[in-house]
Amino acid sequence: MTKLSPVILWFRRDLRLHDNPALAAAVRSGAPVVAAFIVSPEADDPWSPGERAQSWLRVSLDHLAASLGERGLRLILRIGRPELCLAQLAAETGAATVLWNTQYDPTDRAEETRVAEALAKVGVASRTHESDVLHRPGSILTGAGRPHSVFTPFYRAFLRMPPLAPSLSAPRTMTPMRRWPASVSLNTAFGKQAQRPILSDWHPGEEGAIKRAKRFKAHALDSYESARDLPAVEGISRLSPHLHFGEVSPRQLWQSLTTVPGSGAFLRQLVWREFARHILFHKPELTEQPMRGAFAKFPWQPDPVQTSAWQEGRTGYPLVDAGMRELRETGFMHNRVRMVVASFLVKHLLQPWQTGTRWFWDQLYDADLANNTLGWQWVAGCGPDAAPYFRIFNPVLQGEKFDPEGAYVLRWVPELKGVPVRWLHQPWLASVKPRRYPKPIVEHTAARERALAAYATIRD
DNA sequence: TGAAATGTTGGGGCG
DNA sequence: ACGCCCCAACATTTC
Repeated sequence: MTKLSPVILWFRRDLRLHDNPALAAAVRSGAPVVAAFIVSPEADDPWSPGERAQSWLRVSLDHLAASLGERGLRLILRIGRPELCLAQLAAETGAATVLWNTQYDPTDRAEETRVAEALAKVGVASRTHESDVLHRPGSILTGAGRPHSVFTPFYRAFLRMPPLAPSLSAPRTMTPMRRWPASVSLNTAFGKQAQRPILSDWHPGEEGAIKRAKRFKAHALDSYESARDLPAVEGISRLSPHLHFGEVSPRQLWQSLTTVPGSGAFLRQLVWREFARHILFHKPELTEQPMRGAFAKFPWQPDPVQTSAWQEGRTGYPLVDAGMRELRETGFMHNRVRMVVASFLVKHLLQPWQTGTRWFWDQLYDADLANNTLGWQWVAGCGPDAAPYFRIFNPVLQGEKFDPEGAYVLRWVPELKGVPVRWLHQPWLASVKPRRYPKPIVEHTAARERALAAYATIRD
């Protein structure tokens, strides 16, 4: 029997052993597997991961290395440009093939192209697999053969797609290398600096992801449709960072939940994720540019003072401030509240949506280019299938509707303690005003009218 | 995956 | 008893 040359498995945001097509293919080849992750400090990429995402990634890689270790493999960490590192690694190990799962963010696609070209030059083959999406971008088009720009038709077309192939199980045995190539440590790759520790209710890594998914299925899926809008209730899945880093695949979730009655509302959210990826695939410029051209002329009023009041949770609107403080303190924000704070920044404060995109990108564990971009464009009214610009959330009403007891705002804005529930969402009307809590930085009705006037200037 | 303004209706108080 | 008015409550339109 001829000795097989090793294959390199290039891990990216697919940090799992289950349902990992590239890994499965590598193992199936029977060749020794070199699992690699490349940390690339790309100064020229405006969307390189933020601090929160980095700290998540670091822990997740630690777990991945451990579970590879249990199966006799090492995770080789290298620092540098992927095309150079992988070519180098191939030369060191004699690998003839590099496998990976495709990712569709603009910079990831460019990176994959560079890698494939660099490998081809040195006679190393590239093999790509699908796992970041349920259906490949470009595979779902309108009757006219164009990308969908409205969610509902996309959703219908999505449901008509051929059934998914079954999820892959984690490989039991893998062929190790006789001698492992060198690897840098996580400390070297990410710096020894103490990063903000991950809060104890998050568990980066595949095991944490699977546990979270199981817990959600057992305890929250039933009531998801109604409870997902209540930030004081644990009614959401909290799977977004796990999905972002590929610690669980969308296919695993889809197949585990699709047979459960009442799972439709959650699965629909997974399709929103697909929708965002498909749109960004077709229009990569949307990370910076509004999808609707008219918005290029929108009279934003950039103002660092207003922006930092928003960032720091000092707007005087309890629901907005609670959300922004939750974000800063935990790296996460409940989605209902994300919509409210985003609407507030863009409409009440007239700050460009890109300001919000950037802040979320830097603060969120689950910061995901497609979801973040499309979410903000949606709120701002300039995106695909966007909320009309005149749909302006009233932060008081949203608070009264979705946090009626005020448990959520009290948790994150302790200055409100003592304010009667009746006035929790508009404490400036309480007979005894909370001390140390700011007055609203804008008055709702006036801000609303100002936003409508600004919108009127770009309407045709 | 709004909210506010405006319109309509119907019950009840009251002269 | 009747018409008038007020105003919830709900529906529709507008932003």
